Amino acid sequence: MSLEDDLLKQRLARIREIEALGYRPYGRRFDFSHTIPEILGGYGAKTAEELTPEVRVSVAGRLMTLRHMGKAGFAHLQQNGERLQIYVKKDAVGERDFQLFKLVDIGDFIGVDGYLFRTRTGELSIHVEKLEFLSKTLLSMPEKWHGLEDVETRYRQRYLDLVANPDVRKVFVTRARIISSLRRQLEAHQFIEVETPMMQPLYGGAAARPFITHHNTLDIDLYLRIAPELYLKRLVVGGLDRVYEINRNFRNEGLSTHHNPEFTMLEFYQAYTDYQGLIELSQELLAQAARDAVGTTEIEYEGHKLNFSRLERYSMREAVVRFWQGDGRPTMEDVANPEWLLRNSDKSTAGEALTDIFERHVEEKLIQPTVVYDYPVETSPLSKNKPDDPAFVERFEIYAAGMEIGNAYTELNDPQEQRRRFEMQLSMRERGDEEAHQMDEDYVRALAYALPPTGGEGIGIDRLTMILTGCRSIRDVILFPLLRPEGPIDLVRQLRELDGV
RNA sequence: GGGCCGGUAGCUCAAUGGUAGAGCAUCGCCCUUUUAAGGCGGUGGUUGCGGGUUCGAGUCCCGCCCGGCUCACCA
Repeated sequence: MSLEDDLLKQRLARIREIEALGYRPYGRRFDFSHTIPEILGGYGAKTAEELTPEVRVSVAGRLMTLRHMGKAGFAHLQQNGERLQIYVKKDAVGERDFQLFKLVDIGDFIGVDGYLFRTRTGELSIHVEKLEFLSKTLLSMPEKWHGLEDVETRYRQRYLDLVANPDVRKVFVTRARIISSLRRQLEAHQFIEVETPMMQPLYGGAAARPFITHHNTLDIDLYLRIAPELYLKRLVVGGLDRVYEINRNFRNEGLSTHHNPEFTMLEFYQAYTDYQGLIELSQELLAQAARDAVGTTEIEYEGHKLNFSRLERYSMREAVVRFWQGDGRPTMEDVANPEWLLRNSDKSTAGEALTDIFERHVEEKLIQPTVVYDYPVETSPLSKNKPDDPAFVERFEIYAAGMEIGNAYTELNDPQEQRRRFEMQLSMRERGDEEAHQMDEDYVRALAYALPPTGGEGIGIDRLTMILTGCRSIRDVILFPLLRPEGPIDLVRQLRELDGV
């Protein structure tokens, strides 16, 4: 018999003992008077004298440590990531509750009533007078001082990671703060939140390979969206002048420390502005999100101090010249010269070559939060041309810590030009570019009803969260990152065999 | 997909090619202010899976599975 079987058997037997004492092994509602963080916040600094007269509390949580000492014992309850010690003495709780205390395991949920006191060693604790059993754990918790280290188990069983590693919990609390800060700010700017299709008959708004699914009743294939962009701009056509959406995009591409197949994107569109207006708004949004999430705009990330109070700004050509490392550093004349560009890239047009060179030589060097603007038209099929240079578009991306975290442009609102851009993309597709944009005639039709001058932007929530929480891998900011399915777990068989034993 | 690294008890980790171990957890006994509680005594292993080499494999070789990092692709 394996240990696991043995443990399960012991725990299941214990459930019957708990029932025999008259408690529910899987309890019901428990009306606590305080959360554990509230008690630590409110009384954590109080001396023993200040805890008289008695402060009565009623608290629930998961047992994380257990120290039996004959006719008394100590334990720590954990709730919302924080721990509070309880002291259970036979004289104080009575025979029946003390029998229950002898049956609890690390990992069980219990509720206690009692009063606050300080132990001989000074730790704020609850002197328990009544115990309630709330829920039984059948499996043993991770080890008490190393926590859960195995990366694979941490991702597959995130609930254990969250219980055992308080810092992991903090990352996801910070993530929630970032999102709520962005929502609050956009609402304050009169943006309204909308939801657009995740399942789309045509995919667009980015360059990526899609996931394909099928609707049975309509008998049609649909794509999981790679971006919400084209739907959001249809809404601006319809008079929703300021819209945003925070939701998942799906891209059927590689996994890495910076890529998960489903990831969260904020996209927002503002009528009557352009990319310059969006740079100002971006700077404001990011600085305030940093302040709201971590209390400062000075962010330590992998040994660098990032300053989110402002965005550095370079045109793509300037960025290539300025951040080029090593030999062959070009001049501004070089990066404007198609011959030089095509010599330094295997791409077939000057614009694609410039983007290619930028991505290979510059992107990872952009550590400080930086805006790179003025992109070649070839790689930007939905952006508006620069009026003085139609080979470039009014587009920028935001980089920080060597990662792209945002992408924005003045939206192309001329349907005739949009049709030409789509046709240019189709010819790229015919030359083998699988990620070139599809023709979306309904979108052209929407533009034909007139899209006002508009600026639009996307911000990658996962990557922004990585930077603001100091995480090196995107998997550390996504609760359940995509992994290959694991092998047999074999718990159901064990439970079945032990059922009623 | 390529390269590198890893997978040993529930958890965290050891183990020159020579009897698979420790701490925590778990079980029994003792203990009414402990806190990595303590004391005494136990249980627990298909060393990821499958082959091979060898008198003998956790260890060496081959294949596969899972994961991490990295390169490529991408945001």
